[in-house]
Amino acid sequence: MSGRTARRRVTMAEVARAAGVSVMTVSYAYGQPGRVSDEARARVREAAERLGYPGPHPGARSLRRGRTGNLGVVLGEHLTYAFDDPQASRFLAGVAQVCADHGMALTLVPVTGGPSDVDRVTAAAVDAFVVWTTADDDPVIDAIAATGLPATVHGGPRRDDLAFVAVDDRAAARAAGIEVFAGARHPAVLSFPLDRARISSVSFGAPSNAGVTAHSGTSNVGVAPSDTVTTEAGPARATAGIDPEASTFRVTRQRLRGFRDAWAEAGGDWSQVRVAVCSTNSAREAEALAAELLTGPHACDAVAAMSDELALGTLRAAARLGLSVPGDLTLSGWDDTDAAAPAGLTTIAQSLRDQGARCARTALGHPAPGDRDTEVAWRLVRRVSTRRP
Amino acid sequence: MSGRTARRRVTMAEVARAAGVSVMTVSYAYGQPGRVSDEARARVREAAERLGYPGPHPGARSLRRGRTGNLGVVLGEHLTYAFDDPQASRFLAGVAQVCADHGMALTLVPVTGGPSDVDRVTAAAVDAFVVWTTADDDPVIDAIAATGLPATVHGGPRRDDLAFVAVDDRAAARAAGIEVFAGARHPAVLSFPLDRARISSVSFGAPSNAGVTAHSGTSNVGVAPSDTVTTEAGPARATAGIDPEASTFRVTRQRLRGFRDAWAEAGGDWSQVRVAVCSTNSAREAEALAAELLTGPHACDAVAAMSDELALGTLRAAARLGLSVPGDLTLSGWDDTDAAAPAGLTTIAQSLRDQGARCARTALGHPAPGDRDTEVAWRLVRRVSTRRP
DNA sequence: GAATAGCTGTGTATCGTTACACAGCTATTC
DNA sequence: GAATAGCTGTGTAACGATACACAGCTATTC
Repeated sequence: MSGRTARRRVTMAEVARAAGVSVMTVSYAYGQPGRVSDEARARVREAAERLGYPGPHPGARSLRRGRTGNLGVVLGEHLTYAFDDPQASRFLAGVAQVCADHGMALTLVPVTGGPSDVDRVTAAAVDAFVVWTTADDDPVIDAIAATGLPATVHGGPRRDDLAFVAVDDRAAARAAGIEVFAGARHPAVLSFPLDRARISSVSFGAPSNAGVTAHSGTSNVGVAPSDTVTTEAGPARATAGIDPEASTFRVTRQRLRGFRDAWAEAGGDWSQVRVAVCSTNSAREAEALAAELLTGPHACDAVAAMSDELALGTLRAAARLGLSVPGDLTLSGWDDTDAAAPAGLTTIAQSLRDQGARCARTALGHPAPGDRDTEVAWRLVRRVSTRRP
Repeated sequence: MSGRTARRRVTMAEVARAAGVSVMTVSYAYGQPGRVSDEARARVREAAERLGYPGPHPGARSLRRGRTGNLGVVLGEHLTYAFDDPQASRFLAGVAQVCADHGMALTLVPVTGGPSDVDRVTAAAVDAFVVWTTADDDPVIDAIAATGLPATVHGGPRRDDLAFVAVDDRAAARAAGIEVFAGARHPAVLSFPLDRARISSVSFGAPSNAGVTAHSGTSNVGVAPSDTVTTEAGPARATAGIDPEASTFRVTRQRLRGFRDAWAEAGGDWSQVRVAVCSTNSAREAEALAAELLTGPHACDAVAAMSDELALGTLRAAARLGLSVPGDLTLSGWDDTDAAAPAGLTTIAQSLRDQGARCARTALGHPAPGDRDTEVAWRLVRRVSTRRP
């Protein structure tokens, strides 16, 4: 066990005295080793070793230097999400790669969804922030902007005062939608949460008078879901109609818009599209919601899911119901995770790892040549799940 | 883009002046809100808002307070490993959970395997360390001990001055070995790297004169592999014989010992056991090495792998060679990952998540009731892969 | 009605380091 | 041989906050 009594920290001045040099010589010996002679450096190291000096106090150093050597990462979710969600993990692997390249530590700021998150952000000792998708109205994003530190947001919200990295979710969703909705008569969307409340629901798209006009900016003026009714299936609720514009998550909003675009191009109306909203990105929950989509009087024959996770849950539900894919049901996912290819899942491929790296580079002020201008790459991967007979 | 000019930081004194209160009142308003009147707090908040004060400078605060609110995590591998390796991820999810519970940030110290890792550790602004398996001779571990901060090591090395959490790897390996080696005539082990050099190799166990005696402590006096010969199969090398005691990774050492124990109980000799060493925990590499184990004059009929990853690679190799499991080959893994059950893989189940949480609690000085005394749980999960006909 | 306790506000000293400017000394240059 | 540049060492003044001790004031207690 750690049977240490909290020993007092040895100070630089003590090392200086023991080594017979000035404090500044010790400081330079650590911070700019080239600045002192070999002999002085050796004496300092020896004295430090002898006294058990652990090196300059990081807090004091960062106070004086004005930088910490830490990159802060803020998730719009609970901290454990960083390691539990495969998409977040891949993104963070990219961030971590860049951190390692620059010798920066990676600090995960402990957001939990509670009111103290703001304080946690302002208390974070970091030089820059990378933010993983959060809601437009998340107070955390204001706190980050208020620090005045460089910050890059992935996915959303998009703000003028913060750098931004994301694929063109709307265009990609449109591409996926065209593919999966082709020949469909009863299309459906399996969506991420619409807002921070993260309430799961099953309903149709909002009638077309409720904001079909595409708002390309950050206006979130849409009509919020109302008139919710709990179904017997569990926590799912039927809402009056899902309006893409009402979602406060930019990624969700853009993808809903894109799916709506695709269905509109096929001559359909958004209000014909059933939309199931998951409270979380899990195959388990998706399976339950998909079962609802695939049965009853409005049983669907095409499902556009916002992640491979959700699509795989749908696959399981279909299998359980004896439905064949793509015979009875076409299906698309998102992300092209490792599981997508074996499952024959049509999906949107994007490298979250690259995007994480790009966010980190941008935030740290070391952009790679293409970072500033190049659009973030994505492509539609066609597989058997949308090959309607 | 982040078109901000690096604005000067507003100081607490300026807020105090603007609010018409003393600096201490401002300090209390942030650090101990209950210490000041509602009115004073409101005035401080208002002034802060007006001036754009982002809250107390974290560096200054940590210098004065003597703590940072950060838990440091050090991996024995490159930083990206935290998100790339599924075992590490699950461990870290447990760490993250505890961090969130205590409002602590989680800082991943950017080790990359290079010589500057030591400096990175001493420069880390953290209150405690959690260390994920590293080699006994990794200088990083000394640097951590030198900081004098509380630290908990997972897996190894085991030291008197650092807290330690791990399953009884030797006992678990023995249990797995007994299961997988039962009825085997040509047993093999698929191992993690033996030391920091991380050289992959294929060879037999060292002859029994080279240290069969079980050293239970941390003595690593064993004979180091020598006389390495590159094979035509790629980077793998044939060594004179793998001696468990020679491994500087405690986990690897203990598991090798356990497998040796098991085979000895079956009346066998360690030198009959082929040992393939992977340079990394990847199914891909395992597949190549397993192919070597499963062919040629010494083709094996039982493989004890140190992870499910490696076991799954072996399964693929077996499938490619037309070998049936468990008909032609029995196989065991380790960790009981999600992929193990579908694959019918016998494995050692342990909760790395729980262990991560336990490490974090211990390091932060908030142990749960059982943490101090209870052994870390593991159990053998018997599945079809060891059900020899 | 005096003594006590609790609440709120303040000034000072200090946390441990590094930026900066300067000084002395040794090579190098023309 | 003087001027210059480079190297090495030093002292001082912050960096921005909080622990602590104390003071004034209002309730509460017996």
